[in-house]
Amino acid sequence: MTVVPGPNKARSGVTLRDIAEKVNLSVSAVSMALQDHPRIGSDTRLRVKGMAKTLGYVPNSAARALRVRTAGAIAVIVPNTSQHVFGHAYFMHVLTGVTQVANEKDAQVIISTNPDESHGMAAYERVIRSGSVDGAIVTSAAVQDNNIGDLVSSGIPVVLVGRFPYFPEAVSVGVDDEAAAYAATEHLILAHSRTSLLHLSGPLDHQSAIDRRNGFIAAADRHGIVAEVVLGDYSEDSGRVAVEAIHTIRHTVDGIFAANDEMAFGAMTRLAELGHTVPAQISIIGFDDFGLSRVTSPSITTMHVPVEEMARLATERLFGLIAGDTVTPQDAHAILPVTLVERQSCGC
Amino acid sequence: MTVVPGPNKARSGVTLRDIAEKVNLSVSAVSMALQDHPRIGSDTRLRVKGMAKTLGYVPNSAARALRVRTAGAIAVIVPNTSQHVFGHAYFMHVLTGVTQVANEKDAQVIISTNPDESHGMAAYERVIRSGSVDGAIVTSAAVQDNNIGDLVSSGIPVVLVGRFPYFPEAVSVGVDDEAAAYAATEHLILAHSRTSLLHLSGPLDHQSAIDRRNGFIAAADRHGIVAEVVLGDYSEDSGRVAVEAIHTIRHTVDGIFAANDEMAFGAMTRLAELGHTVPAQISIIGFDDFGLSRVTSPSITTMHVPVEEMARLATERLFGLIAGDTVTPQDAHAILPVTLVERQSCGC
DNA sequence: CATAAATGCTTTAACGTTAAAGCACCCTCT
DNA sequence: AGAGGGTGCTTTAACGTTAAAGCATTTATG
Repeated sequence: MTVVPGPNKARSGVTLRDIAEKVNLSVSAVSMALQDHPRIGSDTRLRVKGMAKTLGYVPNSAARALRVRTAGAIAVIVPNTSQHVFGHAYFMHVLTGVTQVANEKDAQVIISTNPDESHGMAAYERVIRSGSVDGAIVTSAAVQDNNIGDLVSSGIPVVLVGRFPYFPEAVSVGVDDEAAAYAATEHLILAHSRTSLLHLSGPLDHQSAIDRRNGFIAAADRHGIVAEVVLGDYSEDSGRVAVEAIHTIRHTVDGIFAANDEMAFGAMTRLAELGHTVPAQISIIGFDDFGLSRVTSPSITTMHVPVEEMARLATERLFGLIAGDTVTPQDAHAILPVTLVERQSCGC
Repeated sequence: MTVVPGPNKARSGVTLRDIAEKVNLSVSAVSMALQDHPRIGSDTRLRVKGMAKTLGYVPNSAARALRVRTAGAIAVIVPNTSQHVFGHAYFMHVLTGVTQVANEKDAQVIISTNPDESHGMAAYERVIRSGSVDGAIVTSAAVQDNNIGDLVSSGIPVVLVGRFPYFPEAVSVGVDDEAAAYAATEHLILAHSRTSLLHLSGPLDHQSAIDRRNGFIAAADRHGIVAEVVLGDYSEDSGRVAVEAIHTIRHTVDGIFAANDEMAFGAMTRLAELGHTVPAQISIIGFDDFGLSRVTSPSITTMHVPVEEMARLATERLFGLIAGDTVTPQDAHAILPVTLVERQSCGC
């Protein structure tokens, strides 16, 4: 490449006007022909479409967006710094699901992270207010993120991925973390006869962490089992630290339920270093099944969260909202099933 | 949420005109004031900016794009079906790098996958021709993807991530896969005295696979080592299959260099199932270091590819191109270093 | 002190698109 | 034969923005 002169070069640049001149019609007629408007004769329509194809016409999206007041794009909003967020395989699954559906609808997907507050307004708020997108998918937000409240009440179509009891009026697609945690805990108790359980909790400003902890406690209570909760932050390292601490205090733990797989992995590797065998001495169950749990040794038994499916459904509902669907309170919140994936770390 | 009436609701909708009316100025004056045009008095400028802030003005991006003929957005093009591609952790790293830089420049990032050819034109071509983006980052394309040629010669700013000798005129950011493969192979030979090597190759329509294979062969030749290449497809399963096949043929393999970590992992687990110990009997080295290799047992020694850094650099160069930078042939292709990460699977 | 230049705004026009209204023309009724 | 209704297009206007040109008014210059 030698020279790129100025901001823009030739660049396609075929407009409706170019077509109109070639076929001797008004610009409007061409526009209508391309849209299959009934008041355009079929021969004209064919002539126009043929010419459009040979000239390689592609509608200018900015002009179209300006005129029809919809952008043909949706945003995926990740209210964190991109660094932290993309670290989670979670996001990959979300993106896969969203793009699948968006592709079907010929819509663009734009990624909006929230790098910092340097520009005063949240990055994604600007994106939305600028009209670049018709709606937004919000993922992995904290429990009471005020920006979400603003977003939802602003009337912009928004679908949340996850459970957000603080925003009952928002449309959401989530899973029943509490029931899933209950099931996982019960699996340790019933299938593996574990009697002294430890839960590695996630940060409690996220609803998923709260729900998973509550499910654990409920199951332990229900079966009258010794149970303890250690607060982690979803990181592998916090899993390591958690089992270290607990092991200086109580030596009887024989089952661990971690709120995600990374903590389970951290706990598992640290326990191995400390000379404990998993699953012989200690059963471990994780949560998420985003990839990690399948490849470790021993592989980690976990609760499979169908993120991709959640994302697909969320996106479909988003397009519904954009199209003007009305949503009644009772079907505003979709809940997808979480399933136990039995691997090695629990002893199955 | 009860009712979302019609396509669009209230939606911000503050325009320059609203501001102009409030401060009793022409729309142009307001526009100029917001841009710090020197011909606008400083008191007026402050008055306008104040009003813009209180009204919550956000420029309409479609209108702006239409007028100034730049979109303020770049595309990340992934020439595969999204399903397949997001499966690779690779893409997560690319996205992280791209969004970081794009955020700095206040640009949007749009994801453009290439679902199928159902619309005649490649999806990403439409995106670009429609003027939705000012440039594009192309990742993980096949060696001779014609679409890339079209893209590059169309004059649209494009930066390729990877090495693309077939498009010498395109700006690219890659790594020296051949040298890296040479180094990895030599590590097996020199550090671990392995004398009968097997290479699990990637699909040879990707330059990285070709280069890695060539580096392997070069190193084996250089040291007069018994070497064999088995063709894989970068999948875990192809790694499993490869070692199975090879084991019925020759029993002397004591070192494996896989073109990526997933195949290395597949080979490693299958070998374990077949009763071979890694690294005692067989040393394994992978390639990529996108996450998997660190968490397996044994962990996989691998060549670390700095994807995120590549993506950052590529994006910076893209913004350069968009701004009109000229690129001389000798600095069109950046090559970043690949480093050996010594873990357990090689015997280190 | 007349003229040139700087200052601070307004007017005009344009980016490419689309929806609505308008206008011929032909056809069908009764 | 004149009203009424299709049919096939054109004209007009608008979406929100910005760049250029225009035009007063003030300030500097010879």
